[in-house]
Amino acid sequence: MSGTAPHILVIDDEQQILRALRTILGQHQYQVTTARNGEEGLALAAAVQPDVIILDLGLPDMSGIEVCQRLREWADMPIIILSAHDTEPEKVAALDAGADDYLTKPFGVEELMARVRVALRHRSRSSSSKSSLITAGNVTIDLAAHLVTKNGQPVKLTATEYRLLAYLAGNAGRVLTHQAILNHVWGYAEDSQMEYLRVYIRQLRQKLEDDPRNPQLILTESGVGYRLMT
Amino acid sequence: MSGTAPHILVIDDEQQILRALRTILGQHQYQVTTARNGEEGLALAAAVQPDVIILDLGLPDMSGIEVCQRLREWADMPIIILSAHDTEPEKVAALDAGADDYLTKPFGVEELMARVRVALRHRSRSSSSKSSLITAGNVTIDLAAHLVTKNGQPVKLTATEYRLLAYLAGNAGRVLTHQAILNHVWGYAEDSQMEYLRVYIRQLRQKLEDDPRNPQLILTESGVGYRLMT
DNA sequence: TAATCCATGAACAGATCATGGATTGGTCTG
DNA sequence: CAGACCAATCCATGATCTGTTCATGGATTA
Repeated sequence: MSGTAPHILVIDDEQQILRALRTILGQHQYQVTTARNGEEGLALAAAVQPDVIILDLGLPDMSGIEVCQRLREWADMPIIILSAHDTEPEKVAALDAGADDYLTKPFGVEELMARVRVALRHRSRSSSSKSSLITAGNVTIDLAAHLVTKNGQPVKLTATEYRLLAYLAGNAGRVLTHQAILNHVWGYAEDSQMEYLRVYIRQLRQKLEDDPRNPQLILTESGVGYRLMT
Repeated sequence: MSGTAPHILVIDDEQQILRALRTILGQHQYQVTTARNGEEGLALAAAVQPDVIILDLGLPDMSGIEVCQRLREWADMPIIILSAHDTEPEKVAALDAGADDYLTKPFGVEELMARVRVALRHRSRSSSSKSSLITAGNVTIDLAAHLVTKNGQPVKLTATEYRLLAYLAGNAGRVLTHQAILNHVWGYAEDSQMEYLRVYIRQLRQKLEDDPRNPQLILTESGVGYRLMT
């Protein structure tokens, strides 16, 4: 938490705004990722796990409301909506779809920054309760340091492997459905993607289990999903 | 939700707005308390511990910013600011003073209600992380974790076994008819399906009863259905 | 006692899963 | 720029698990 700069994902199709936001946010010491449409936005949200999402309502491929709803199926990071429209029904719809704030263009840059700070405040308040260090068996996962060790030895994980493990660890002891995992790690869930999940579960077991053939850490719940033992 | 209606504290010195908000919030099933100045507002906030505070910036005795700051010394409930001024520096100051949202008068009533809902969402998200546990005999069912334990030992159940047990547990002590169970667990009820029910009841007994031949947990009500003992 | 209703054990088929490896695509490096 | 490297994505195959079904004997009810 204290270590790295907060990461902000901006989903907007207007190059001009995208560049401006990237500059401003960068000046405020934020790490920035940008997406140009809804599909890309959903995938990146899952991939980078940003601390805050800034979402333009007017996207080319799908409505901002829909992006919001699909994010909320699995994600709980704050979402700040930007919109060219100032109508009340649209605001209400966006906020009820899961958005946390709504700014109408043109907006003041400093106001946006203040609202980003509010969002970050929320996030740290709600996530500070759980420690970022998770232990399961002889494996420890330090979410803040982005580091996984087994018996004290660092384990090399790829980005996807880490995201999967982090999600499992964040809900240790609980069964996570295939759907939920796919949404959270890959950003979308289709039946065909189930194969990926199997492959990555296997790789994690290979790297973390004492006896990969007899998993003690990552258990299969047939027909449902997977569970990381506490 | 189940418990009581959310409690909202409105701090404003204009009688007219106060009355209007009281009416509107009441119509939305919120419990409302009102204060006419900053001092009273601070005292009431401590006294009633509201779920959300709506705060007008233009108070007679002290600035809204100051109220905000003094609230934040000990309180963490969401604060929504109302203001007649639309200047950016004022917005930034209020948000950085600890406010969660800022609306400029005149504002749409539905927008305010939507933002109240957002604030309540935040509050419930950060405080609700309890798992719902059901106990029956020496067996406990954790619905959130999708986990069943007997004497503390985890028990492996298939998806169908779990659905059946969860349904029984959700109506513990009550007799559930064959029809009802089939409908709930299999989605439809035909006489031919009764065999499934028998088989699965048996498997649950096998896994959960101390002496499967003498069921103490899952009792047969001949000709009617089954009952899970409390 | 006769007629239902229920419990038991086991067997089969299809769904679900694990595994090893092949292929693709991007990034880094000499 | 070519080649090496690594991660992500696919594919084929065999193992395991689950739902379903059947036959039989015990328990309960009328």
